[in-house]
Amino acid sequence: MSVFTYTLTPQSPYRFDYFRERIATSSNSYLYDIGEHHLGRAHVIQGHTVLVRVSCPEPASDAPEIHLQVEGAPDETTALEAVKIWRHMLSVDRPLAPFYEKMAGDAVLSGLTDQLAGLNLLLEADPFEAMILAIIGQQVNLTFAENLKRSLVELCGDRLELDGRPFYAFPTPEQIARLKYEDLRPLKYSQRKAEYIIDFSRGVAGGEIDLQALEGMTNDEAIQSLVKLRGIGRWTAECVLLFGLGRSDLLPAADIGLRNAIQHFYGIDHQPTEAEVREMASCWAGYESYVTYYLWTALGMARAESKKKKN
DNA sequence: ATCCAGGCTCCTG
DNA sequence: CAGGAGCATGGA
Repeated sequence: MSVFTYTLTPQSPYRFDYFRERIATSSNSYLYDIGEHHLGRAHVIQGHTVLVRVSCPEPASDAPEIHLQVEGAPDETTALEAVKIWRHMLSVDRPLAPFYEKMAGDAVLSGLTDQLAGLNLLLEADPFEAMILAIIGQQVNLTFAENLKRSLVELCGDRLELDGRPFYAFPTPEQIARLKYEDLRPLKYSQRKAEYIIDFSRGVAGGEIDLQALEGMTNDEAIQSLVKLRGIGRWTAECVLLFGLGRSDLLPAADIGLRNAIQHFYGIDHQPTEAEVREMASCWAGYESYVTYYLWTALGMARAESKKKKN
């Protein structure tokens, strides 16, 4: 089986090292092979387990070249599907310049876009993966969420060896659909969470839930259709639109992290309400997801910095 | 120990 | 119909 190689050249400014950093510190790092200048991941594409290795010789450059190496694809069509997934995950086709221009008038946000120049959205591979990860992430702390996610992936995801270490592709809807609720209890899933995840997967595998159809919907339409499903509330639906579909104009106005970040960076004396967040966001039109992502990232970095000082 | 985590459902009054 | 308990665990 041959190896397919491709080169991607995103528009400047664009930095690769932010992706590596985010993946390494996220609760999804177990899905990746993380090197100094490369990232690797397995995907199931049209029934084939494909390994993608992404390398970047100059990760801190603001106009890097990204090399993709696809192994295990039986033909070029499958390999190109893997490339499409990674273009999506790394936001290769979303230039940052228009966002930066739009934020130029806001002292706080232009400070963040300067500080984080080249940071683009890291997305999930597809809406299904985004949904499962979001449901698991409901309510619980990130450490516990990572334990739950990893154990699910190790339970039913395709396994392969890479440099002598086990590696897993994210499970397909069919793989999760085959599980029984009791299979997840020993992994410390609550009964409810086990039902939400498996029932959703069965819906997708059985064709009753059409994730493809979300593409043609507005944000509000998509959210309205998703929250009808058991276990999926507004927050979870918004996660899917942002991290799964990559909508750039999504505002998770009730999100606790966003509200904390606004309070911190705008120096407000209280945590803003959802209504206050919506009011502020009227100036962010078209880039709500980006503003949110930059605020989350900057707050995370500020927290990490103050923690470091303490030690 | 107690409370909250990148929520949501379901039961109670 | 609003309000609140319960979920499972980890960290502060």
